[in-house]
Amino acid sequence: MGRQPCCDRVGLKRGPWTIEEDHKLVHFILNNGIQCWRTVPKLADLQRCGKSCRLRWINYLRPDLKRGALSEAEEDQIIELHARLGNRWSKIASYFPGRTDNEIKNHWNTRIKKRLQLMGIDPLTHQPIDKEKYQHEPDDKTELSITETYDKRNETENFIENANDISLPNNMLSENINEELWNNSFKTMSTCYSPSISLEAEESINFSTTSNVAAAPAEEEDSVQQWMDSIFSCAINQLEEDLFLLRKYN
DNA sequence: AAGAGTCGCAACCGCGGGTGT
DNA sequence: TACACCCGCGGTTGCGACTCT
Repeated sequence: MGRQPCCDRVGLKRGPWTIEEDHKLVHFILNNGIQCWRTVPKLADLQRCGKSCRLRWINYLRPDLKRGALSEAEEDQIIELHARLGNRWSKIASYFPGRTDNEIKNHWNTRIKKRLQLMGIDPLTHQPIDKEKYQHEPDDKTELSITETYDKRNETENFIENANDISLPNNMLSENINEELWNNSFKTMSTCYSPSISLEAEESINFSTTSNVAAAPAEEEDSVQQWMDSIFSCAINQLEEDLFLLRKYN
């Protein structure tokens, strides 16, 4: 039995959001937080379904959203991630704090696809269009092999040596995650997946033994915070991928 | 100036996964 | 085990803005 569409109820509004609706939603969430999206419209006095509220908040109203066009460096990173992950937009978006999966998906469909095609690259396979039919593709193109993953890790181990005492915050520990795995993942991702980190920023950071909060000059605080957000987000992603591979090959 | 065509993005839809009963 | 419910994801659509003729 299929599920009923969530917006079937008579009287629910659809289409573009008004400023007044935005204000109601923002005001409600900032004051009450989000427990259950289903109850949000009722409590916030909105004639919308919970799903619509969630989408509006995540894609447009969240205060931590980064506005403005994606840079060429970000585009390049998206291409690289897409080659590895495929159309897993939420996964790709998690590497870009402040960007949404919808934004990245739209950007891919409207710009990057065309850019790749102009370069003679198939956006689906990431292979040159002329050559692709002659090349054998592995069944699962979206995952690095376990060998590749550990090669990548080894390549970058030396680079991160100075960042010692990186530890997993207590609230991140679970029965499935051990600290060694966390540390390996953190070390790997911090060099593989954050190409925007400047050498100066890296050198200025001393990792706390308990919280991963960096001690940095005040004028660098914002950029360092952004970097830490990015690092933390990437660490989680790398950890998930490592766990996935361990489960797959164990 | 105006109509046609194209583009970009916000929003919707349907599905699958997770969870509780 | 089956079912109901909610959330989040990826694909798709609709429409306003913009460009071209």
